[in-house]
Amino acid sequence: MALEHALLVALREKPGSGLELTRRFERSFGYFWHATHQQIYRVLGRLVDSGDLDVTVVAQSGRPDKKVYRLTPAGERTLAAWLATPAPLEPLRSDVAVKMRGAGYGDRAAVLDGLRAHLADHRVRLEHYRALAAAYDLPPQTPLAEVGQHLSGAVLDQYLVLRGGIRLEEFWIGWISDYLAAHSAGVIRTEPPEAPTV
Amino acid sequence: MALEHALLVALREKPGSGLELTRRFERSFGYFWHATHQQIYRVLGRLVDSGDLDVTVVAQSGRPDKKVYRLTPAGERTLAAWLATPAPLEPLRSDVAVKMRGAGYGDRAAVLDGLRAHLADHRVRLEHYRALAAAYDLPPQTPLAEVGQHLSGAVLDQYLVLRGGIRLEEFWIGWISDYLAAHSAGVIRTEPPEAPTV
DNA sequence: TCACGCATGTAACAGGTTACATGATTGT
DNA sequence: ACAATCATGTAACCTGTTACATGCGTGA
Repeated sequence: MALEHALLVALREKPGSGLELTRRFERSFGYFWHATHQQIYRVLGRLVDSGDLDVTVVAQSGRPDKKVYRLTPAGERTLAAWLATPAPLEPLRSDVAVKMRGAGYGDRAAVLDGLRAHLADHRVRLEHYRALAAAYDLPPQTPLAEVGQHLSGAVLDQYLVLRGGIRLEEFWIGWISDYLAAHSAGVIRTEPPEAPTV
Repeated sequence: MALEHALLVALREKPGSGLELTRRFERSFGYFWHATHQQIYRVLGRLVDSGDLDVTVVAQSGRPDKKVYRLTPAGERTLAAWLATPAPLEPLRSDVAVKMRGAGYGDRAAVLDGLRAHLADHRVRLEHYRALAAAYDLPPQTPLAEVGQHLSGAVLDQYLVLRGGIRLEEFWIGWISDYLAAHSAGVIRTEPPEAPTV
């Protein structure tokens, strides 16, 4: 799995402690990788054992000490080697799709309610990501092929991954909206406007 | 996890054996849920133990016997109960995103090659899904809100999930294309047309 | 007889989730 | 004194992946 590699990328960008990494995975990293602190601590320990990371204990005033992790030269080689290996197509697993497909075998109204809640969540996330993207201060309507002239290096890559997060939210919103639209029409068909209850 | 529920939906649509289910998960189910036969056999056994499925051994001419699984009334209740529970937002995990974000810490050309291969795979899948969608024989340009007037019940839900599969492939193609476009521009900037090597 | 496809499984392992545990310091 | 936050972890469990195993029947 690639939590190892996600951590290597995150620490290569900036060294940090377990809790700091947990925060990053809740925020900017969170739109394409999820991990809990328990898992992060476990993997950090493993990466130290394998020599990819080293640790420095940093004393803090008014706070418990923290362990700051950093890539070793071996860790940089590990990361570079992983980047060069082809990634297999990632299989999708979507509870939402299973529910959509199975909705007819239960209470369809309840499934539709669940989908509406999902839709609202995705809209919130989309706005959040758009706000993050706005912070990159690109000229309005910058064509993608020219983004490379305004941003570069790690910042450009971060921006492009963020755009993926935005596209993903748009995908969810589009899909769920499609489903709801098709099934609202079903409701209208059952009580057609030609026969109002007046 | 929901492999249990995916199997319940699949078997509710049509009873079948372990291998038949494996085939279905490679095909139509495959665009939103993935599972290997080992895992399917294990979960089928568990669902029989819990009383959600029952089994009939069916003798076949010229082939080994097969075990056909079918939902029990209890299984139908289990499925209906699950459908009514709200699904949490599914956290994304994308190796591709990690590689995009980390590309600068390794051989970027290799990462870009991997992405081009991904892109080609997604285009193939998209064409495949579009062919599947065409088999639903809808009038061309049918607005989504009217799809419910041509299809209904389980078939409508299948169609809508398939549309999600199509949207997902379009998402990947869009995202990866964005990334490649931004980085091709980067290459041009490094070797600008104003200074040709003549 | 040998390879192939059908059909079903077991075993070992890796990864992820949930629940619980500990200790320090700051603010009320 | 008590709750909240920072900071790090352990343990048990569940899910998913990979590799291997078995037996039957068909056709070359």
